[in-house]
Amino acid sequence: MEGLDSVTIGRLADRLGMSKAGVIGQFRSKEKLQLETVDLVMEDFRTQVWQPVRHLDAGLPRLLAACAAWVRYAADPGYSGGCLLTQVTYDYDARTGLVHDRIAEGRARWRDSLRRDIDVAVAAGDLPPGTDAPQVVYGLESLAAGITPARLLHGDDETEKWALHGMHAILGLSSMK
Amino acid sequence: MEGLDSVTIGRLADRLGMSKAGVIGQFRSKEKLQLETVDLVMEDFRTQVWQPVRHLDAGLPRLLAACAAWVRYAADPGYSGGCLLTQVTYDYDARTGLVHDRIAEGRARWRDSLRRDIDVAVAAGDLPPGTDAPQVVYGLESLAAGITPARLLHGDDETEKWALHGMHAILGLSSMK
DNA sequence: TTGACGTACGAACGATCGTACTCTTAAATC
DNA sequence: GATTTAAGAGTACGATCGTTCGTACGTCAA
Repeated sequence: MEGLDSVTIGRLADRLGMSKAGVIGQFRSKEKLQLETVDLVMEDFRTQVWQPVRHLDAGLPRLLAACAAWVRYAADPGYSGGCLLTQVTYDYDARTGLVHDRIAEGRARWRDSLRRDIDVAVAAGDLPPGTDAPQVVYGLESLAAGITPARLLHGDDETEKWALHGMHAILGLSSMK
Repeated sequence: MEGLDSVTIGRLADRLGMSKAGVIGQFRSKEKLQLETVDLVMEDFRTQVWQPVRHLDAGLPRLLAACAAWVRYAADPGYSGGCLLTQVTYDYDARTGLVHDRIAEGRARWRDSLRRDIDVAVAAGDLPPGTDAPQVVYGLESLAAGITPARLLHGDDETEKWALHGMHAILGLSSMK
């Protein structure tokens, strides 16, 4: 068992030196615990990826900086086992329930954030006209999420470069001057 | 619980109308059952994706046909819940053990298969010279794997088109005449 | 006919899961 | 100082997990 399912009441109680009853008293149920965990994971993502770049100029500059931070975070999130956001995303995509919904909401916010910068970049002429923002966002997401299995399953150590290269191609930057 | 972990001895016994002991008598342990399941998943993938295109000319023609079949399979694998290969990949990338290793082996074979066609395509002048095959393979993998969460988490129904577009960009086809 | 072998059964095991209780204890409020 | 509130311990529950027994069947070879 791995991922969110490995965060169990009993294990958490052990780790905290508490009783199971004490843990379940804090969170009211397993589902609440999972939801709070998902919130923490997303908060960490935003802190590590969005916070350092949010002050940059909207549009291509901030978009590229965000992609770089994103890819760096996925390749080395500061803990072992690979990016937790990727983990919970692929863990809960096929399920139903509040946890699935919470993850979808968080990802939707990130998608919107990216899409806005793409639109600004297109309007500014920094990205090719006619750029399909949702399609580009899909590409960025996928290339970032591919880092985890490439690293952990195949031991690839160039994933950060690969992902960034791919993102530039998706953005159509290679065909612009 | 979802994915490979949801394939449990007791549940399987129920489904088959057998006793748990009968099931565990067939497979010798849970791990063996998981390994055989992974083999089945990969066999299905090869049947649906590789088999229809393997007779095509090596190089770009077969590569593009494989990508199309791949993306179609990921978007509609013929069962509910999203591509099982993607599922087990992201489920077991951070674990250790025989199941993790088996998945890595299977994926490595698929990677090699793609890389060979890429090399042939480059040699034939159908792909840009200097193409970094492992990097391109990484991009194709990621774009295919992104389909599942996009469909199941966000309800995207254009993932097949998006993934294929992205693959062409990664391959550098848009910049060639 | 006998024996070996494979298949499947029912039952039980120790773990662990999430959750529901009661009881103690310490802090906060009046 | 008395009273209310809340945190946490302790215990128990029903499920389910993977696994291991002993046993009852077949089938097939000797």
